[in-house]
Amino acid sequence: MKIDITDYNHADEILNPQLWKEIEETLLKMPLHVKASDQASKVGSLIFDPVGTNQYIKDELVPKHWKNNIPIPKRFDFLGTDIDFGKRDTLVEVQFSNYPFLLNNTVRSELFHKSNMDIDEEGMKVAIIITKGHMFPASNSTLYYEQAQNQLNSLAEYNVFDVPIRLVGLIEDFETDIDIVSTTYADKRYSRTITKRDTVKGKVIDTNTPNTRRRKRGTIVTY
Amino acid sequence: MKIDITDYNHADEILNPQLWKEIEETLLKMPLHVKASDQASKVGSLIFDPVGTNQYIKDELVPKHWKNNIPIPKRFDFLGTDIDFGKRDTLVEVQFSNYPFLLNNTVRSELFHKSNMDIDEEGMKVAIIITKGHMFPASNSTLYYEQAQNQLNSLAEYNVFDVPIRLVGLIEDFETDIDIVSTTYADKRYSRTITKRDTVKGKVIDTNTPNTRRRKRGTIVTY
DNA sequence: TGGTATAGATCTATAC
DNA sequence: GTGTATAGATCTATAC
Repeated sequence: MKIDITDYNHADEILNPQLWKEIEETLLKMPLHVKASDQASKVGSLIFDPVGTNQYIKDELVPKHWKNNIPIPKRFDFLGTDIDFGKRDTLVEVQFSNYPFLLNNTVRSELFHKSNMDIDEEGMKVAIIITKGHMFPASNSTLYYEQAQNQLNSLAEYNVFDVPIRLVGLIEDFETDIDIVSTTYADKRYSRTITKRDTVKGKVIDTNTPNTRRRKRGTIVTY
Repeated sequence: MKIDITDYNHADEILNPQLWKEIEETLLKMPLHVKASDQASKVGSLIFDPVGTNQYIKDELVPKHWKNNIPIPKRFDFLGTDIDFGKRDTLVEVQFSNYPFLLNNTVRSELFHKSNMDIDEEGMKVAIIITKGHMFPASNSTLYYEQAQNQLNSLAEYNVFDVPIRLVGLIEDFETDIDIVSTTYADKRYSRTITKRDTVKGKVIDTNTPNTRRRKRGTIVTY
């Protein structure tokens, strides 16, 4: 996939280039993962697959010695049980769940940072939050990059947070052939058990082009 | 129900006593609402009913001239579409959804406050956030009062927010007969269409008492 | 009537 | 094997 980045509180200066390279490489070589929706009126249509995407990222980062599901220390247990990924002073959250998680992840990162909590034997210095672009059809109310960007921009304007954050948006070019991993799971909802998986070529259709008036925005076409 | 309160940033001094009285009255005379869970391994067991509770609060506050679903102005549209309730300078969020909404609601209230956004023809001065106590069985990951309290306590300690907030927790006494509204909806999940509703007497069992060892914590018993 | 955007409801997955 | 706690997945409800 392609990525877009927005940095807050000088994340660009603080983020270790080698650590960032490991994250960036992983995301740039990742194919778009899609699955069938089970939402009324759009059953079977292809949407962004958070299960497949999360699994891919985990399978890439863990061999690069990123720790997964790092436990949150007891003194902060009211902020949750664990952090998605971490290496040295860098925390990573991959967030495809509902939109309020953006401010949850941001504020708890702020507290981890203010208290100099250890991530991977080093005090936390910077957070990377990975989201998906608005261009992809997806489950209702799932967080998207542009929404996260607008919210963090506003927080930055009002000086609500000090923690350096690199916000990452996963995107693709519209109307361009891309690699897509299309997965069927054991159940229509929630399941992480793969029943069938195909790697195909496809594209994301942009509604705003004249000849696709009848298609929906961000429709994913595979063939 | 009974309530517990925690105030942040001098909400006690800023909250208009008459407006608070209207909220408090509503909550104190509200019965505990329960419904059947559809979660695997506990299908049919009674859990806190957010649908019924939300509807009750709306039906009480609207006649008291609290505005419901107040639109968020366009300049803040990235923070959402509306606010649950508002009257004059006071904003109310009733939050029984998943836990990240606490920090979402807190931070967006902070921005509304910092920018002096109008609620009901007056600039916002204080937020009231209504939650349910941890004592009640409930859907997984739904926000509860003690969790909200711990999170806001920590934010207050690190001076992350300035907006006055009154956090409210809905509770009941354990092992004590209370009024319970038990509702069946048209579908097992999500529905807001009432099929059957009974007002009964019941109680919330506390696991920690010796003679209830075999019961689960917070079990709601009706009879 | 259908599409969009939350907001809310509430499940499964997973580790302890 | 059971209960608890998130974290994540992802639906329906509702208004525009």
